[in-house]
Amino acid sequence: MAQHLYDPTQVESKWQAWWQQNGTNEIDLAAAKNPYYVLMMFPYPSAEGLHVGNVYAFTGADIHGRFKRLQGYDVFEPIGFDAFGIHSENFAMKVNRHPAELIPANIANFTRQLKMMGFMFDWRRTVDTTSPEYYKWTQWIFLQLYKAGLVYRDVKEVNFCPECGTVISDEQKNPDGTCERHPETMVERRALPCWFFRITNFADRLVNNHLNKKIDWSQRTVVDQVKWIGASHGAEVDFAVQNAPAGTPAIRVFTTRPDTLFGATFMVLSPEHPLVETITTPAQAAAVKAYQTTCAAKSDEERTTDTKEKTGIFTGAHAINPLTGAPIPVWIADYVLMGYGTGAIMAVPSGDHRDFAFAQNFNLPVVAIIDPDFSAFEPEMISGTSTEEKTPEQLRAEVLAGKAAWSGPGRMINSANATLDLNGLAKEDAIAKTTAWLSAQHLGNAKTQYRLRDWGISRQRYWGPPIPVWYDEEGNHHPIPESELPVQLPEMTDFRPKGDGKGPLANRPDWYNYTAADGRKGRRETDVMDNFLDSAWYFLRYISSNDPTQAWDPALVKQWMPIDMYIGGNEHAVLHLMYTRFLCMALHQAGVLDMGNELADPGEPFKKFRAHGLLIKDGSKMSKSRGNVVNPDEFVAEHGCDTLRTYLMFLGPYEQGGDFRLAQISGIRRFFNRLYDYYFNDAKQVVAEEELPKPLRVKMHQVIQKVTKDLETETESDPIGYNTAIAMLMELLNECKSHDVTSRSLQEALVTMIAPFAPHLAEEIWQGALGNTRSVWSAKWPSFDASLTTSDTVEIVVQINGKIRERLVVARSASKEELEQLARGTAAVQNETKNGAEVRKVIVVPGSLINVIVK
RNA sequence: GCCCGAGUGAUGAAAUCGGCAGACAUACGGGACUUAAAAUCCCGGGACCGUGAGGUCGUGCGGGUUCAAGUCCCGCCUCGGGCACCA
Repeated sequence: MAQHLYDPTQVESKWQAWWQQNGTNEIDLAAAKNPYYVLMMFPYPSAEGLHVGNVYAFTGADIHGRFKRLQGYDVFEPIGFDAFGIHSENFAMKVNRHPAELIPANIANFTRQLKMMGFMFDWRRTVDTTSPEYYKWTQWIFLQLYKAGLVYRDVKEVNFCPECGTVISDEQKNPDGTCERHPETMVERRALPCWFFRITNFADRLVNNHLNKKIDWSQRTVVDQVKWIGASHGAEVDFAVQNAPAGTPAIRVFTTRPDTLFGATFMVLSPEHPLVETITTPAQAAAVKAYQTTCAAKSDEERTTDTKEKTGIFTGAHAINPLTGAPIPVWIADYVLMGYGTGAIMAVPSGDHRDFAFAQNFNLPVVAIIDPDFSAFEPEMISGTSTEEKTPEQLRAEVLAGKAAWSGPGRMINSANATLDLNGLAKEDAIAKTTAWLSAQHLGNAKTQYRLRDWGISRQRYWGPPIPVWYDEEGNHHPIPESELPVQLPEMTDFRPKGDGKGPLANRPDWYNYTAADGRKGRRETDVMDNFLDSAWYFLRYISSNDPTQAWDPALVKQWMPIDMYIGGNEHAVLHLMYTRFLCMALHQAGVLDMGNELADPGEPFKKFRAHGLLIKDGSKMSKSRGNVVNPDEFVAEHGCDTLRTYLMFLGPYEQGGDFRLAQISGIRRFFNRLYDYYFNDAKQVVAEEELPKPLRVKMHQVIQKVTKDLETETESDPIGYNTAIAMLMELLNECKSHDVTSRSLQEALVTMIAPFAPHLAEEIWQGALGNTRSVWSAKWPSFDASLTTSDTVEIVVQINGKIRERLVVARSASKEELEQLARGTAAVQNETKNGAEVRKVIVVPGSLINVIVK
């Protein structure tokens, strides 16, 4: 008899055609009773095509979606293309073509590859962010935020990358001061007029929803976001300037340690602080000016290296310490940044190592305000002195004498005035008491300060949606009416940035000259929007991708949002994922987005997010610059996409990534050959499940239990175990092949569990070998009988003093006493006691082991 | 410097609560089938000692807790990632 052989190419093309014909992956959103929305980060359609890193990410998400579908959910799993942005624009310039003609070809190639991989996408609902039908609504979103007061225009010092020829955000700048896209180019500071989104308005929700577990996200992503937002709790305090010109405002500082205010012996302002010019005395003016000039030439990174010698200059002015009434000198120094807090600090040299170092350098007074408590001493609590060979008493004396700074715990001293007495208090009580006092005296108030800054969305480039704003002849800005959207991007042949801080659209008077409906004349905004705005709402558009009348259908959004599962790379933790959360909160506040999100914050778009690991090749991340990018086409041609998908998931834990080595792919291929052979060639006698040999039936239910658990993602600490699920399926197949009988339930359970990994092969078996007439995608995920996941007998290890001496097969139900008697009766234990040893203790762990302690 | 991961056979890795370390694969060795090779199937497969039964050691390093430690605690080392005068 001729053997059927597994031919992946034939199987895959057959079922892809069948699925398309039967609309298997298409979903009627409105009719769905049990909606489950699976999202993956849509790709940028590069000219090189899809690489296996993309495939790795999408496969993990697709398996999740297919698993949920088999569990009975109506799963929506869309895909689209993120094709605006500097990346496409730069590539187009490099090859001397227009992005508008390159993108469709790239999208066509990506589409071919994505279809080849057999993902469960509903291809009727794709989006392309560069199509006017899409960016019309990106512009509409800008206008909604504009109306809601969440957009403002400001001239600010911005990050400007000379190579990009445009503004970039803090997030898009590398820690070493270079540009994320151009690691060889240092980012400059430039003052440019820019449009900003008020993301900082939402800082508390963005951070607290994580801390309060309102959303279930991968821990590392949460850590990255929380750190990036950087909430510090403290107080704002006003310091009046002594002998200042009339009308000079007080200097406001932010501090996390208002309790140490009695020890504030000087102040430091950022060199860019607006009050510097007003308060600087004539005698100091020249020196201050010179210092400001040196600072302006330095990058933030040069200014803020902790190891650097402290520099600064005295302004000649004094401010009044609001608690002591004493005048304290006001200095400026580069390490105080205008962009954080209020751009001014109070300095407490006895309690802060930076302030102490500064005071040492410039001979400023130090007043001890904390009597150190050494009971939980850590070396970093003290600075300004050496701890070598000193007793706590000696160190304490140095702190009290102002010869060292103490930032550890202790009791307040020297901290009282006529109406406020902190002496003897510990830190927390002193903070509360001081803050309350300041508030009552109108000298300050409690305040939470965030590191997060507003999102500058202006790009002086071509390949993006024009910002829908126009300026009248007085320079006032006005929104473009919604009825005029989209503001179409004009066709241009030369769209190179000139480096003058203006976008290419500024060279097109025919485009930017604007006449409003009421006849007023003006000019359009010539900057375009940041590419991250395009990708901050694409999942809303998937829902209504073919609706020309609105950005999204409110009823469908309420039905489908928030996203049930978002899977993507952690590299977007502080970029895309932060902007997206903000945008949904902003749109909710603006009254145009209601996700019916009752459990979490009503503005949160993603209930769950899981960060997948990185696919490594030759010891480093796959990237074009390293030249180690692998294209999936050849592997699919040789082994089929089912094998590639399953191989990628078998590499290691999905959330930790893996090393792409081809050695093991043959293992998966062999597994599938054996699986195919089992169903098509290996005629087992089919019996009722109850008549299966006990070990086979037990194995079946154990594997169902384990695989279900490995694919579930109940909580963040419940890892995705695709690799171990595959191993269990291999074990089950091995067990199946070693018996002469099988059952229908077993045959269906095994193939159903394989289906999320190898959908085409599963369909071939489901319909071809098992004779079902409906798709495997209408099957039900198998359930397990908990009473069958354990066998009646169990092997127990008998240890003597922790060393394995014997193995016993006993009834699982055996009691502790019975087990102990059995253990005492074994030859090993008998031999020990015969030689005069005495049994001191017996530890019995039912179902596992017995440890006999003898002496 | 700080924070977060990780370190287990030749290799990728596995191991709910502390309870038999190495599941499942890959490479490799042996055998069957074959004229031969491939494919397939069977057996072996942490290291060392031993003819064997068996024994000793073994999860980056050094300590500790425990009847019992890959797992918990303390102190380090290496690699990967993130952050860095944030008041």
